[in-house]
Amino acid sequence: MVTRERPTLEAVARRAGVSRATVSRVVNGSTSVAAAIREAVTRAVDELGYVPNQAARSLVTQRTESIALILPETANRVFSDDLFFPAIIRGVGVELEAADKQLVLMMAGSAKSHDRVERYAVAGHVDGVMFASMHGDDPLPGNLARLGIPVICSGRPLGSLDHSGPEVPYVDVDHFGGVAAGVRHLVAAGRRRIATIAGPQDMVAGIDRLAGYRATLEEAGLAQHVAFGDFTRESGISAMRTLLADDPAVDAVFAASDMMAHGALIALKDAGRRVPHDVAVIGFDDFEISRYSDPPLTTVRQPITDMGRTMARQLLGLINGEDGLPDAVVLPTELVVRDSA
Amino acid sequence: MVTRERPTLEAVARRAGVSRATVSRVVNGSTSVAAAIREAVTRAVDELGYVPNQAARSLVTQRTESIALILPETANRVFSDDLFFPAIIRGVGVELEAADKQLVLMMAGSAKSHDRVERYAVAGHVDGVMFASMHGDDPLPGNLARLGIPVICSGRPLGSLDHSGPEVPYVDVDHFGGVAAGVRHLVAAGRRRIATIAGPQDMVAGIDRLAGYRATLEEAGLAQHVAFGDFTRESGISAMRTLLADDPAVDAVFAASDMMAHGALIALKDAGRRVPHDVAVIGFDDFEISRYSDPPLTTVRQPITDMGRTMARQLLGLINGEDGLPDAVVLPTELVVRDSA
DNA sequence: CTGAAAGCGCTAACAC
DNA sequence: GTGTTAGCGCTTTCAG
Repeated sequence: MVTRERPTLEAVARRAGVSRATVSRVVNGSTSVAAAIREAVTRAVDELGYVPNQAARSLVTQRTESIALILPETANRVFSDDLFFPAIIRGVGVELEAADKQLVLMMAGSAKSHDRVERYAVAGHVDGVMFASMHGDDPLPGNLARLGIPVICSGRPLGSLDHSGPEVPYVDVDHFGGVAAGVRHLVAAGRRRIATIAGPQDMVAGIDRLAGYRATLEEAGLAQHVAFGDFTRESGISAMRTLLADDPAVDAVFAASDMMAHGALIALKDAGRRVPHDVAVIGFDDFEISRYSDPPLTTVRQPITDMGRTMARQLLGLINGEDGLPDAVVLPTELVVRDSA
Repeated sequence: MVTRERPTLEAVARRAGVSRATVSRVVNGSTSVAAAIREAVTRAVDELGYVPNQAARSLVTQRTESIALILPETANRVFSDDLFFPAIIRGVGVELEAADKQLVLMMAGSAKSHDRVERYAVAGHVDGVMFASMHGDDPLPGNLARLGIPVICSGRPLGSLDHSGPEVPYVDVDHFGGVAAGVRHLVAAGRRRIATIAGPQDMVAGIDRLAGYRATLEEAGLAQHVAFGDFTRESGISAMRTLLADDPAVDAVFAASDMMAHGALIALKDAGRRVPHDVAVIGFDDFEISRYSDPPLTTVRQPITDMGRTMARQLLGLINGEDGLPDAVVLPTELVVRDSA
């Protein structure tokens, strides 16, 4: 594998019989170049197979034309069957594609990779950084922002209120409202022993959805039954078993993710309960699984892809120094009724 | 969002009262620096929050310490519920993490993004490039290799034999053998009308699995029934319907992916067929769905994560100029028998 | 063991 | 319009 010498601007300039500056102008599409010269330069570029050295270019322009999406998760989780990540990346991808920016996806599930990613961003590999799926009160977004790197989060950063320094802007969905709609639907259907399988309490999606459940049950004057999972199907199965053991007469369960709802379906079937006859089940996400499960799941649809798009657009705005950008955008959620409740 | 001035080597040098060269030595861990000076420099680095500018560094070292994984697919496909991508990325991630290289994930599903990714790699953003999930006879791997960029593919490149210039090394799994084992299992169980739902014929996984089916049925002297899908569940559903319409007496089907096998299960249930009593079903992948489907799927397990790890290790070897690296590695597959066949 | 100096390849004023 | 000239921030000989 020979590392062939790559031609430089200088080489192209010599071949075309012009100066480096002129070649640079042509390569960067400046209009003020005579047609004849432009053509000569273009030919030289083609003949030599010239491609600008990005390191040299970035060194002077301070731009890389690429943008990072940082997922503080292990690859194991990012690429589990959790369709949150796909959806967010799809949305981000669409916007960056349109802006001709390169998306650089990075996972940072370990302390080591967390550091590496920070160095990567601070070292100037990218023009801006997006975060999704944050856990706890991660200092990284704030750190980068403080260094002057454009940053945006999907999902309200936890503890964003008690930090000094500039707030990190974010885009999120209305977890609370979606859960409230789902739980009210259960109440309206006459369910009275409504349990929930909550998500991890170090993530805003887990916290806000549980808050929605608690507030709505309180409003209805009903007792709360909470079990915890981590958004995966397996955790949904065991949480449902716990719930069933605690209260065999449970007649409804609101799961904070479709995967956990699917797990609940499996555990209920194992336990001989019929859905929705004995127990109603509602999920959250509206992923494909909710249409193919047995029975199809009633669920709360959240516009994850839109969240990704919005986040990307905001970040591009930040990078371009636009002003009047909102510090927070919250997208609506919607209850989708199917057979399970 | 103030773009604060980042400190340079020069600033650190001034503060520590030494030369830039010395700071550079300390930062890069050179041993030949007096302990006292090293400490002074380290302190200055900390106080200033100095982080080396990667563009400047790359400009002289010709290294970026990051590696690209290029997926010639849209985000839509990469992050569908196809668990191939997750698995490969997990494997790659593990190896690169160990080598402290940054993984840069890029999707290139459109012609435009395909070009952008090529420019990105050629411009020297990364030290090496890995490809997965290639379609047709993609010239990109060969192009990059020809420019002296270390390249490796997961999945045997189609048309790799009739190109001039250096071959692109690859890692793949034994599609043919896995399918053959599955189909023989069906034959041994007494099935005689064995159909297949084949994958896309512009991908090596689609082509080789179909070849395995054809060869094994031929060997058994049985008739072939082929329908095509694109590895997704939806395509499995419609392919199964076609198969059923063409031959209502079909008694087995080998699907080239678990998702398509799951689709077949759904279509068969709709058609009132019992699995495996009326029709046996085998998938390919051994993803989680195959354990949770009804009935659980007999399937061919392929070590995708291992393929990712192996690919990453090979590439790191290439980058470091190791020799004796194989041009091709083929990992074994294995039939996993569950209830569906 | 440390400093001085020469670029890496490119862009952007500034002249002409 | 086009060329000349300074660097961007860093590593790396080469002297001392």
